Amino acid sequence: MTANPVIPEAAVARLAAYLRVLTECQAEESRHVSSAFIGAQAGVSPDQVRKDLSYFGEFGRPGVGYDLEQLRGQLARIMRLNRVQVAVLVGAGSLGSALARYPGFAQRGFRVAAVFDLDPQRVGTRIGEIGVEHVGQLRQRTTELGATIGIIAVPRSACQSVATALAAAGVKAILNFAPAKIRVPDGVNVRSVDLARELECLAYYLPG
Amino acid sequence: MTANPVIPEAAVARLAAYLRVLTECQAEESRHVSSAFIGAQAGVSPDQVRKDLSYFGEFGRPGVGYDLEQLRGQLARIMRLNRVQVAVLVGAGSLGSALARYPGFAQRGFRVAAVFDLDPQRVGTRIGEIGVEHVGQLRQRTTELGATIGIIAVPRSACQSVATALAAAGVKAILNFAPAKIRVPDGVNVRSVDLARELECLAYYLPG
DNA sequence: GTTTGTGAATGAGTTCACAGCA
DNA sequence: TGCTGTGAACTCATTCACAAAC
Repeated sequence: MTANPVIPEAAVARLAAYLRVLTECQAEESRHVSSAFIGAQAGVSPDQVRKDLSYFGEFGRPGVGYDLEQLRGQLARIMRLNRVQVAVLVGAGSLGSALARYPGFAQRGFRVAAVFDLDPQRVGTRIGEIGVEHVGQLRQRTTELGATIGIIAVPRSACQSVATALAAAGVKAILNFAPAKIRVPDGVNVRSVDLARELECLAYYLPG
Repeated sequence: MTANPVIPEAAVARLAAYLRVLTECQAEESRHVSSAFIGAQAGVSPDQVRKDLSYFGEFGRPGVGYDLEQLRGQLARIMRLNRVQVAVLVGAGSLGSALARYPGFAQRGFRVAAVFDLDPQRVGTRIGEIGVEHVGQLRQRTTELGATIGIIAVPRSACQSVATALAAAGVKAILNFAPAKIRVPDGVNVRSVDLARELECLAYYLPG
């Protein structure tokens, strides 16, 4: 099993965590790692680690563990993180600007190649290295750049039209920070992060 | 059943979504809403809506639906969102600054009452209404403000010590944006949002 | 006829437990 | 002995289906 099967979405997130563990301990630990080690670092049981990996093949050796470098390569391949993925970002407000600057994206192999906004006051300004372009440029520039990922950091009221535009521009994945469900054509994958929702979930568990 | 039972974590997130639906359609729709309506708005099946609500009591009337205003009140009570929850934020970098300004928090009943940073360059500056204080003030100010929630927007290397300090200051919930698992004492609830992880999960589903 | 509340059935995901290889 | 890979058991969540209420 080495093609990408249907696996639980939670498993996908865990695989990303395993990859991060391997990337971190690279060169500093020994040549092999066990499922117990990976699990301890990622906060997951060893069983779970082995099960998740087994969806994709047999990467380990009984009695030995996993070859650190090789497993890292396999996971990067599985997660499509063995090449830089190009993203475009829509919305240059405070959240959008912070995302454009976020160093974690580049560190993990994502390049935010363009930022778009509707507001003439923002168009033409710079966020770090990136110039803010008018959202009217979105389609052409996204195609030019070969971006596969769109990031939405606009107000709720604008998010659906932005999502539609991104899909039309050929983006295959969308990360949406507006607090609304968006509809997209088949073949486009959406994840939403609702920052206030996160706090709301925490509030439920507060005492008193 | 009106005390808060143990329910699936996913159900907690859905309840927050239902509350948002009710808040939005308030006054604009009719006096009653059905599980079908709530579900359609929230992207959930009517069955699921009724099951989720039934964990906490019987709020509806067969053949009629739920009283909009009354259900809104009940959900707000269940989610602890019927009073303003005070949060403190640690880390005044670009992400922290964006979070401090994020209008969605105030709109949903959260007040970011203080911002802390270690960097003397940032201490004393203002982010909107809020002055940035030195992280050494964290414990005293958090107690003073009666904050129940801490938000971590510092680099990975600092996140564990910040989490420990927040817990010591009496915070009962932590929203962590650093890409690392943090350990906290019993009684403190943590949620983590790893922005790069979100993109990583999307990358898995990319074609090619 | 409409819509709720819920026990029962189904389904998905995790944990167990052990055979087999190093 | 140490550790992997995996079918089987189990646990948890969602969906179904229907009796009761309006």
